[in-house]
Amino acid sequence: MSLKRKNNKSTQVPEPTLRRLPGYLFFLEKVREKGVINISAPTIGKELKCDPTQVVKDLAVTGIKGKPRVGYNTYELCHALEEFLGFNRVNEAFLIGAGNLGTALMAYQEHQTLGIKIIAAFDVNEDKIGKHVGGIHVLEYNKLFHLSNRLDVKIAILTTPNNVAQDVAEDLVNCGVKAIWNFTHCNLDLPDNIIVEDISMSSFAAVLLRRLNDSEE
Amino acid sequence: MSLKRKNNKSTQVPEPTLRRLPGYLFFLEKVREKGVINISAPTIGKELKCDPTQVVKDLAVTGIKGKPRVGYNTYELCHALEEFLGFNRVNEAFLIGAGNLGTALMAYQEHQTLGIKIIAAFDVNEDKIGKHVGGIHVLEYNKLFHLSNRLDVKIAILTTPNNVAQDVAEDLVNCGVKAIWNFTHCNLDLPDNIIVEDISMSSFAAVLLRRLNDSEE
DNA sequence: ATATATTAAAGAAATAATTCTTTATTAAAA
DNA sequence: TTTTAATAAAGAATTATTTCTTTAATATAT
Ligand SMILES: NC(=O)c1ccc[n+]([C@@H]2O[C@H](COP(=O)([O-])OP(=O)(O)OC[C@H]3O[C@@H](n4cnc5c(N)ncnc54)[C@H](O)[C@@H]3O)[C@@H](O)[C@H]2O)c1
Ligand SMILES: NC(=O)c1ccc[n+]([C@@H]2O[C@H](COP(=O)([O-])OP(=O)(O)OC[C@H]3O[C@@H](n4cnc5c(N)ncnc54)[C@H](O)[C@@H]3O)[C@@H](O)[C@H]2O)c1
Repeated sequence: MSLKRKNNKSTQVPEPTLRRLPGYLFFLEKVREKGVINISAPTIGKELKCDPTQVVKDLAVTGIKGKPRVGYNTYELCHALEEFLGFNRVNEAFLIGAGNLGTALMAYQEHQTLGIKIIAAFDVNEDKIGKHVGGIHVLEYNKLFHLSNRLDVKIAILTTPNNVAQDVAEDLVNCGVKAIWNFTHCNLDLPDNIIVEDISMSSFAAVLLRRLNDSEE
Repeated sequence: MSLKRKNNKSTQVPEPTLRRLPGYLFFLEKVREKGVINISAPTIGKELKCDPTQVVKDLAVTGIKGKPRVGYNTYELCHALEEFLGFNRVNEAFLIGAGNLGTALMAYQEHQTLGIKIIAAFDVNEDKIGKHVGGIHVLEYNKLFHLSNRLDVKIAILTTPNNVAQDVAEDLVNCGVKAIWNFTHCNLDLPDNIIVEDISMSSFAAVLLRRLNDSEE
C-alpha cells in the first residue's frame, strides 16, 4: 500500500499471498470440523473460486507438503497456517481511541481467532475513561506511558480522530510499539522499522465505486 | 482479492492505483486549503513518500494534464479525482446488520466525503429496530424488499453475523443491489456481475503479524 | 532573447505476481 | 503387478505493476 518495507534479508512472502492465507485457514477449519482429513488444491480452488496452482503456491509458504492423489492433511495445514500467521499465539495489543469504531473493535470477539488480544484501551475523554467493553477497560491516555514500561506490547490499534493520529502514533513508537493497525486516514510518518497497516475506508470505497461505474459502462 | 472481474472492455484502472487515489485527493484538498494553486509530482511524492513517476502515472488516469515546471492545478486535480472516484456524487447505500460494527459505520460521518450515503439500516433484532444512529433509521429487515422496489439503491454494506451473510447477500442481489461492501468474513458466492469488496480484518491481521514476525527475524 | 533547470509524459526496463506447462509421485483400478 | 488417473511441485511463460530513462515543454534567470 504505502511504502514497501524491505527490512528482511530472505525473500518475504508476497502481500497478496499473505492476504489470502486467512481465507484458506477459515475454509480448512470448516471442512476439518466436518471430518475431512485430506483435501486437494483443486478442491480448495473450486470452493474458493481461485486458481488451483495459486492455492499450491500459497500453501507452500507454510512448508507443508501435499501428497499426489491425496492432497493436504487438513489438520497439519490448519496448524501450520495458524503458526505461520501467528493466529495461535496471543499477540497483545493496545487500542487508542475508544470511540465509535474503537468500541466496536473492543466488542469484536473474533480478534481472538486472529491472535490479537486487546489488553487495554486508552482515551482522553472523561466520559469514556473507566468504561469497559468486551472485558477491556478504557484507561486514561496518560497511563499508556506507565503501562508500556511494565508490559511489552508491540501492537497498537489506532482509532482516534484523524487530526491527533500522528501525535498519538509517535507516542506509541516511544512506548515501544512496533506495529500499528491504523484505522484513521492519516498518512502516518514514522521510522522505517515501524510496521504500519493502513485500513483505509476510502481505498475500499474508491475501488467499489469505480468498479460499479465501470460495470455500468 | 478474490476472483478478478474483467467485465469491462477497455483496460480497467489497476486496483493498486485505485487504492492510492483517495490518498492523493485528501492530500491535495489539504494543500489546496492552504492556498496552494499548483503542485508538482515530485513534491507530492516527497510528502506521501512514494515514487514521483508513480504519482504521474496514477494521476494520469483522471485525464488532467500537468504543466512542466509548474505541476498540476490543485483545483482541477481535486475535482477530477472526486469525479473519477465518484466521491462528489451521492451514492445511496443500505446497511444490513445494525450491530457493533454496523452502528459505528452509521455514526461515521466521513462516508459522506467518500460519496456513500447510508439511507437506511436493516436488522432482524427487535431491540435494534426503531433506533436511529447518525440520523439513519434501523428498519425491520423484511422492509428491505418493499423499499428496494421504490428506491434504486445499488450499494449495500454488509455487517451481519458471518453465518447469515450469504443468505442476506442473495436477498440483496434479488433487491437489485449491484455492489456489496462485505465486512463479514464469509466468502460470498454471488453472480459474476455483482461487485464484492471484502474488507477482511483477518487479511490485515495476517499481514501485520507476519511482518512483525519478519522484522523480529 | 537565450540558456538553464524543472518537470510532465511517454516509453523501456525491471520487478512482482499469476497462470500455464511439465514432471514426478502415488493411490487406486485393472 | 502393471496401468491409469489424479495431483503436488517445480519451473516457464504470461501478465501486471513499478521503477527507470528519455524526450519535450516551459517558466525563470541570465
Ligand atoms: N466509525 C467508523 O465506522 C469508522 C470507520 C473507519 C474508519 N474510522 C476512522 O476511525 C477514527 C475514529 O473514528 P470514530 O468514528 O470512532 O471517532 P470517535 O470520535 O467516535 O472516536 C474517537 C475517540 O478518540 C478519542 N480521542 C481523541 N483524541 C485522543 C487522543 N489524543 N488520545 C486518545 N484518544 C483520543 C476520543 O475521545 C474518542 O473517544 C477516525 O479516524 C475515522 O476516520 C471510523
Ligand atoms: N465488531 C467489529 O469491530 C468488527 C470488525 C470487523 C468485522 N466485523 C464483522 O462484522 C460482522 C458483524 O460484527 P458485529 O460485531 O457488528 O456483530 P453484532 O452481532 O454486534 O451485529 C450483527 C447484527 O446483525 C443483526 N442480524 C443478525 N441476523 C440478521 C439478518 N439475517 N438480517 C439482518 N440483520 C441481522 C443482529 O441483530 C445484529 O444487530 C461480523 O461478520 C464480524 O465478523 C466486525
